[in-house]
Amino acid sequence: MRDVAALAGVSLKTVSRVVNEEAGVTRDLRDKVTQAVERLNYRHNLTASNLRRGRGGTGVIGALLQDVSNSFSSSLLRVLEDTARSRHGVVLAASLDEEADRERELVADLVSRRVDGLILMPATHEHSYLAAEIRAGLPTVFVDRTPHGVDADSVVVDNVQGGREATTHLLALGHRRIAHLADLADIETAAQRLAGYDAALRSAGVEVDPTLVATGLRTSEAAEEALVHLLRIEEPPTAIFASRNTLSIGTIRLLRKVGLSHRVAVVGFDDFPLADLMDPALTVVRQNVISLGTHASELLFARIDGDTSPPKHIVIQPTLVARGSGEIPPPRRR
Amino acid sequence: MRDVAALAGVSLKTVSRVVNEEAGVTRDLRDKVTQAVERLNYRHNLTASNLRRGRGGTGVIGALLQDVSNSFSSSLLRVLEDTARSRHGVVLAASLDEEADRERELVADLVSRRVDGLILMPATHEHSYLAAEIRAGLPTVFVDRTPHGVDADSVVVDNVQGGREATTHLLALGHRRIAHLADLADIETAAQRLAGYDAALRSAGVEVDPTLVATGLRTSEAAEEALVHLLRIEEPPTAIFASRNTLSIGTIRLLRKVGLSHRVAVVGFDDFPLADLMDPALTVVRQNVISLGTHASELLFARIDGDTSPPKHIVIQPTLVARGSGEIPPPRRR
DNA sequence: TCCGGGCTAGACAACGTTGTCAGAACCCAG
DNA sequence: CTGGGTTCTGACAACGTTGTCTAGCCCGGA
Repeated sequence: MRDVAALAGVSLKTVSRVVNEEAGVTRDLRDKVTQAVERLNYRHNLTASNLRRGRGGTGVIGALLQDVSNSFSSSLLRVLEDTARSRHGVVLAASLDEEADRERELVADLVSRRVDGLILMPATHEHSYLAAEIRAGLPTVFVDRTPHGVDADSVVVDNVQGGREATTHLLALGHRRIAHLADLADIETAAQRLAGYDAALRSAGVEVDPTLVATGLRTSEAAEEALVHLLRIEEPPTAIFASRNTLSIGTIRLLRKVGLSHRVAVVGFDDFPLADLMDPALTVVRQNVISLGTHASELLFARIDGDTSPPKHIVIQPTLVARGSGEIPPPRRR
Repeated sequence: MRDVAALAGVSLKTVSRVVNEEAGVTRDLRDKVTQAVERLNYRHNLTASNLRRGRGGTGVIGALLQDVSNSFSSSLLRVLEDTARSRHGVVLAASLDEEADRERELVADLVSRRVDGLILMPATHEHSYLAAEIRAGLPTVFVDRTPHGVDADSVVVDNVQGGREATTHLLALGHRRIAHLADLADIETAAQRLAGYDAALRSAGVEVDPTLVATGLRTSEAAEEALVHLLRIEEPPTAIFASRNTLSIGTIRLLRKVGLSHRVAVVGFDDFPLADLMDPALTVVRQNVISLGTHASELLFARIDGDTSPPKHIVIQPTLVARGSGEIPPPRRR
């Protein structure tokens, strides 16, 4: 900038004015400055600008998601990006992979980088480590999982209801042996979906059989393995409720391998592109990602714009989308 | 930082030393400082630090991709993120949606933010606007599409070969009426795949029939529409080569609707999760995203680390993955 | 006791900007 | 030609850090 000023024969401040398109610079000088900028290939340094402007905001928001390559996270990221862009902002995205340490490291990093706000799909279960930041005014919105130990905005799906709906749907068709494939038991959403499953069975008067519940499944391969065992037990399940899209995929894949894909019913949690083109087309409990992302951005940007009202907790109702796999009836009584 | 120094009764510089874990601070003072840091909830300001350190690097790389919610882009992003993280860096991700203006805006923005490097899946066809930046030392790697008008590293897939392979595969089964559904003709990768299709037909001595080629298709709906028309022409295609995963999906969806999904062969370009679980399972030409991303990060970080050798251009060979949809033979001659 | 050497701590300036304020140049009416 | 009011422009300090360099300290050896 100094060089530009020298070449244009003006002061630093005038260059600054031109660069920031402030009013009050004669056309003449402005032209000289822009020419000098061209000639020297000067690029405005936004980081210095932000530093000087102080508490003004860097125009960066951080998005700590489960895994940016996963369709759920990446769709959410896209919504965030779009709203950020409409405000000339930009998004720093990172994946947590359910690793608590990574979450804490990344939060610290982003705070150091002075992001304007944080969207967090937490891997940790206890968030009081964030209390100081939030109190200090870091706009933070939890998505998909609720905050614990700290009071912050959140947007989550009603997972209990989703689990109940999936299970009830299968019960209504006459299924009584319904298996549940679930993620790590200490992941909040997984636990809630399981709770919904339990509740549905109970209120239908069906005994909950723990051998039908496989937890701790992280990958589609793990789901396949678990299913192999389940299909071998004395009274095998006639229907499967898979708690996450990766697990639904493993389920379908395995059922297909053993030729049961049109004999055993499957309901998945979380819709994904192509679920309708699978064989059989997958019935799912859909969580509306667009709506999740839109609410989250709205909350976040409201905070960034100075909203200091008490934290809001938005709960989105999932909807069951019947496509075929979930409508397979149980086999006739032998 | 000033407050911390005051509370700890030391100078600014000593706090700086502690925060940066520099040697040469007595245990005693260090403890005092860390306590003060705790008490005041002091957070190191990385942006100021980077500013002061000057040409040291901000630890941020920019990834301008086609669409972060698309499986191809998001898988790539994940690879970038992982390599960046292993170097304590972080990724600014944005989607270009094939919009040239957005690309130029975002590049300017990221340059202003002083990213250490740029991964670019360009929407523009002419990149000389980047020449000045690159000459000035901005590490830049083009992915998926080659640079034009500027010499920079690139990692691309051999699209001509991929198009040829897909088409040859169908020809080998006896298909002679092979339709091609393609994206905008001015997208480089689309043009190359089309060229591969042409070349394969020609070298098999099959006449290229322009009515079998539909270009300008952006969405899966557009693919469906185009296909409706194609199926109505005098001598309709017995096989389809879809040039992009969205278009393959539209193709399968429509064929399924009209009950032809097991009668008309389909080969798609670009693999995606679940392609194997569709009905029929989709045969694709796979571009290895992991390898693409790995090469791109290697090139980028080598540049960031000071490599000034001439630009490298890596070409990745795609591979055909046969799964069923592409192995449907043409109907018997009537 | 004095001196030299090795450490630790702090003063200062600078990184690239911009807000503030004061001064210069101009215009027009009287 | 003067006075008052507008515009423009520039000097300066400050944003939160850290590299450099100097000052002060302690210790051992002469």
